Amino acid sequence: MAATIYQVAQAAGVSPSTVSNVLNGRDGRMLPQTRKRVLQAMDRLGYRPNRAARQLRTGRTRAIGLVVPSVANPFWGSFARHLEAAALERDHHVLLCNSERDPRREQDYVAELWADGLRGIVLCTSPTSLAHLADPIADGLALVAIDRTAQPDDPSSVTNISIDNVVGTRLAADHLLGLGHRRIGFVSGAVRTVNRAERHRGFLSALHAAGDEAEPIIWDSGDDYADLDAAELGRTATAELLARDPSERPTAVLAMNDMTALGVCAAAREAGVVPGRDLSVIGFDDIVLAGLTWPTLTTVRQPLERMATVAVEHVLRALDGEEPNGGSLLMRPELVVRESTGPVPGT
Amino acid sequence: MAATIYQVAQAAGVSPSTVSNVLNGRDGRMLPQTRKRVLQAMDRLGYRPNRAARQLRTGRTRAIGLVVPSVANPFWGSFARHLEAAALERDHHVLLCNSERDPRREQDYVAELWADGLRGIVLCTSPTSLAHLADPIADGLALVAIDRTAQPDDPSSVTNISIDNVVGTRLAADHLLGLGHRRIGFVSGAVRTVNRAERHRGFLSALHAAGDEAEPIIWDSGDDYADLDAAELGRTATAELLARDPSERPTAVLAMNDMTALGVCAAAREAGVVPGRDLSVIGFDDIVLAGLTWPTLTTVRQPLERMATVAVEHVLRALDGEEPNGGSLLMRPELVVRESTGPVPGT
DNA sequence: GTGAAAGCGCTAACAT
DNA sequence: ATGTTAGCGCTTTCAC
Repeated sequence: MAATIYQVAQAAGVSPSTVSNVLNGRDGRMLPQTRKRVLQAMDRLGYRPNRAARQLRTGRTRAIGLVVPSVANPFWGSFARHLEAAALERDHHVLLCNSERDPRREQDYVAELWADGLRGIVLCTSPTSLAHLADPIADGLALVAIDRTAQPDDPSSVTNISIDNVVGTRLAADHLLGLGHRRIGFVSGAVRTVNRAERHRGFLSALHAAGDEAEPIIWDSGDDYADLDAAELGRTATAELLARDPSERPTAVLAMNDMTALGVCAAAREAGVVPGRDLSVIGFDDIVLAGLTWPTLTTVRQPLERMATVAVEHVLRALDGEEPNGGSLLMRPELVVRESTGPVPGT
Repeated sequence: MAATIYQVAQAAGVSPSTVSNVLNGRDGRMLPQTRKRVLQAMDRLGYRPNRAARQLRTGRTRAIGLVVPSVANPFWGSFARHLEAAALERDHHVLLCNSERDPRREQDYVAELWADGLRGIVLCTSPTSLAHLADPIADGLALVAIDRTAQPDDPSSVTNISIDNVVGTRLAADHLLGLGHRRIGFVSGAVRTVNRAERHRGFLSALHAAGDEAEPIIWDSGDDYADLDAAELGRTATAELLARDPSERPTAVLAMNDMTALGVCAAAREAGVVPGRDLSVIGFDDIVLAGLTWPTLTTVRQPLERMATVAVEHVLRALDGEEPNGGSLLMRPELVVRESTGPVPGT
């Protein structure tokens, strides 16, 4: 059914190797007219190279793996779309993997992809340690980690791409402080990831810089809630925070991401507290929905598309055998002020 | 580096074909002890079959293609996650393709996947015609179309999976009629898809059945808005509908999906109209966010996970050469009543 | 500038 | 019950 290089070669009156050379852009090795004849033959026969054969021979695939916590989260959905577009641009496919942040699944997935000949992976689960992926990395896996910065024990070949969380939390905290808030909550999940830890630190230092009055209120889900999804986490946290004594109740909440922030807003409403008026809420990411909900969400935007483009560039560069730069790439986050934040109630 | 069946064979003291037989579950062809020895050798050597070689030989991949309009839409994000889980269960990978509903891109994608050896695709863009995919389908592509029902010109091998849109719109319309609404808007996009057309028809017939008083108000984006995303569409439509003369203004709106419904709510608020009180809004899908926004969204739920599971089953069955059933599989939608619908204002 | 030939790792006849 | 062998379609030395 499908044409092979032999048929193309025959149709063009050349040898298979010449066809192969045309296929691989080794133009210098043949006359322009020969090349043209081959091209025409390909066209006429509707020739499409067989990837499996190519890969078997060269050991390389034209696909990259994408490991996200879950594309059901709109943020990762958007990222996946941009990554796919960027990969397509470079003639690569994207293999989708939802790990739900389970290191075990992640490890299996990577081993699997590796065995399938994939040599480039974009990992979005920001694990604190990459130990579970040490083997393939040592064997030359081109790994780009999103939403994570380099850690002391990281293999040197891994490139990390993330927003600058210190700047991000600072933007958020200063916005809140500027509105007069002093008791500010920080809601995060039990699952330890690099960027959450950084945001946590950034938050504390921003409040600290604001002087003694500012009072951080950390809400951290116990291990009990490790499996809750982000929105549910915001909900649970808020229900608990709002039940506290007024003097210990935050007037503003910084959530680890927009889905959590949405959960915070929902729980506030359920408790009769109007988000954006009685309780200021701020998220991270700027998912599409942040501008559609009520109140619309003030949030720290991540330059998603650019991160995706850069991620693909880095993976492909590493795949081309170029010296890995390693380290971290910090992008500038941007504060998007909407309706969910406002002055302290009663002032 | 990676072990081959030859090395495993040598280590186990058998021939490569026996190893291959073990690999392919042809247990009957060897003694249990032989099998065991091979298994042990594999384990010891950390053997992983080479997919490329396998595929080159058999012509089959263990991957299925997923073509969605865009995973940036939370509904398709969730679907993608469930599909990936279901595929994994059956030892298959998922290749992600965002077509943005562009038939041209869709065609390119499918041709590309076909050339890569993929023989099974789950298509979620519900085009009215499958003409642009006629070639691969004729060549044996196992195609399962989601969110679409069989059309007269469809190739007979295509299986369609969808909710029953007649039931769905009926549920929605009856809910609205039961609340006393008579002027009910229907907001849909210019892009023609099978299920939108069906919902359109279902909506009209439901209102028709309610008698003369019920008055459908169709808002259909002109071609100008063909590229708007769903939420933006709801926004534009609502701004226009609410600007109409009170006697021609709908008191309730049925949106083509939840994202559009969210846009409707946002535009209503911007116009000083309180969704859920002054304007009832109902969507389709029941995305995760439908329970998080304010007002929480009344919607017609699609049994997403089940659709994904069934889709994978059908693709793999077709891939195994079983007679394709073709036709349509209609699943039962379910009305989820939340805050965005209520009695007609002023009654 | 072009061609011949070997072989990537696996499967499936076909032997034995 | 197990082994031998011939490719699947391509790339890549190495000849010419």
